[in-house]
Amino acid sequence: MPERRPRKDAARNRAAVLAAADSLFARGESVEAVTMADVAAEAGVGKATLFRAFGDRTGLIQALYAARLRPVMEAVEEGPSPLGPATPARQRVPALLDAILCFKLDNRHLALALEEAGSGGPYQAEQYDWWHHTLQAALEEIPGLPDAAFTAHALLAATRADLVEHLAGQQQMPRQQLRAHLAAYTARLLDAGGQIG
Amino acid sequence: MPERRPRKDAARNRAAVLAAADSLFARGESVEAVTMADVAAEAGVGKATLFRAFGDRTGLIQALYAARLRPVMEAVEEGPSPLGPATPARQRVPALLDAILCFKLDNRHLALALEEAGSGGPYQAEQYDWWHHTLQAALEEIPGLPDAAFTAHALLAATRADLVEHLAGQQQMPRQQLRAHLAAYTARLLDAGGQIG
DNA sequence: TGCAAAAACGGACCCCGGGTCCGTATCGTC
DNA sequence: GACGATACGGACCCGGGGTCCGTTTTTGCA
Repeated sequence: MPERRPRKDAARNRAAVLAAADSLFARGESVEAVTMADVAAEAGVGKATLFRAFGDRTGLIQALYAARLRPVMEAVEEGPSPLGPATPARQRVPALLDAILCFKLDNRHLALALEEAGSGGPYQAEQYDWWHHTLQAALEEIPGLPDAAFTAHALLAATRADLVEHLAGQQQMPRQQLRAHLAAYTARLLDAGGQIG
Repeated sequence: MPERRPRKDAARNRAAVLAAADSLFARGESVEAVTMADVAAEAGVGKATLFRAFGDRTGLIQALYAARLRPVMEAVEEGPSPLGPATPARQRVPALLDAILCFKLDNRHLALALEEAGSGGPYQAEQYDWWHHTLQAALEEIPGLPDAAFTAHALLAATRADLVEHLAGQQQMPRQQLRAHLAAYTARLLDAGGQIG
């Protein structure tokens, strides 16, 4: 299936919508206060165009999220240490979690919107599966841990967007402190079973 | 402020609504598919009655949730070991988490609905604060752990309703296995720093 | 027991936001 | 420049949360 490329006005509009949504989401306090009509207006486009390009609200949010996430994904899949695949698991796991946390801190609105989108929380967004797979694989190389799949879920849960928002947003916890807490928590889990610093 | 008690028809209707909502939520697949009008109809009551009694959708869900949770809360606050306050922290923490997990397994629809209600996830429902407080206090009595407040958040995140739903619902993981995973995870965290079994 | 004020009732109604329809404008191609 | 294919846009539909207000029930008091 050749998948012929879109007309150029369609491409232009798609980009405009993406930019408009990004700007609107970042501007206001809550993402859910931004209506699809708002986005269309900001982009200077009809509502139908927006739905034609992204299917529905969730689609738009996912597209934005995926775009922002791409560089991080690339860094994880083929980048240098400590995020890249050549890193020993014991260093890579905390690096992955820190990367996720930082990403969510930098993209709070989006992450929040995505994780609230539709029902089922973040667990149906395909990005979640990817993170989970990656993290699980790394965890499996560390001996003595509980079930890697569950552990990966539990660790990822500690970086849920609404928790991050609760801590960094409502409670004003500084970025560095949050990162330090998560790092300490992760270390505690990974270092159990013998060695003490 | 004497807070005179409600008229008896109001009380009866309140109970009827609660019962109707409970039944409807449990019956259907997704909670969000149940409309307020549905609940009113099932209860044999006008919509306004429903809103008068509970304020809004979230209020109704919270009321249901709180009612279900009460016995657990009592068991934690004044019950016997291992849930009650007299339990040593090292045993109480896993007991608390297991209790939460079981509760969410037994009340999946409700927990899911509550944690999705409004924005901000579960972190604005007052029950969360209560659990967090309780868990944090217990954690503080275990030496060598990372920041107790953060750890409590992280552990609670591992019992998020949508994660439970994902594992127990979509992936069909059996109850006992899920409990075992969580227990192992918790144990790993608590037992770190020296002693090996 | 009778009566009036207070409290609650109910369902028609409003509002707003996601998603769609279809007549019109634009693009790409020959 | 002409014609089919593709995209546009905003009026429109629909469904659900939440409210208004005329009517009914309860309650407190004589």
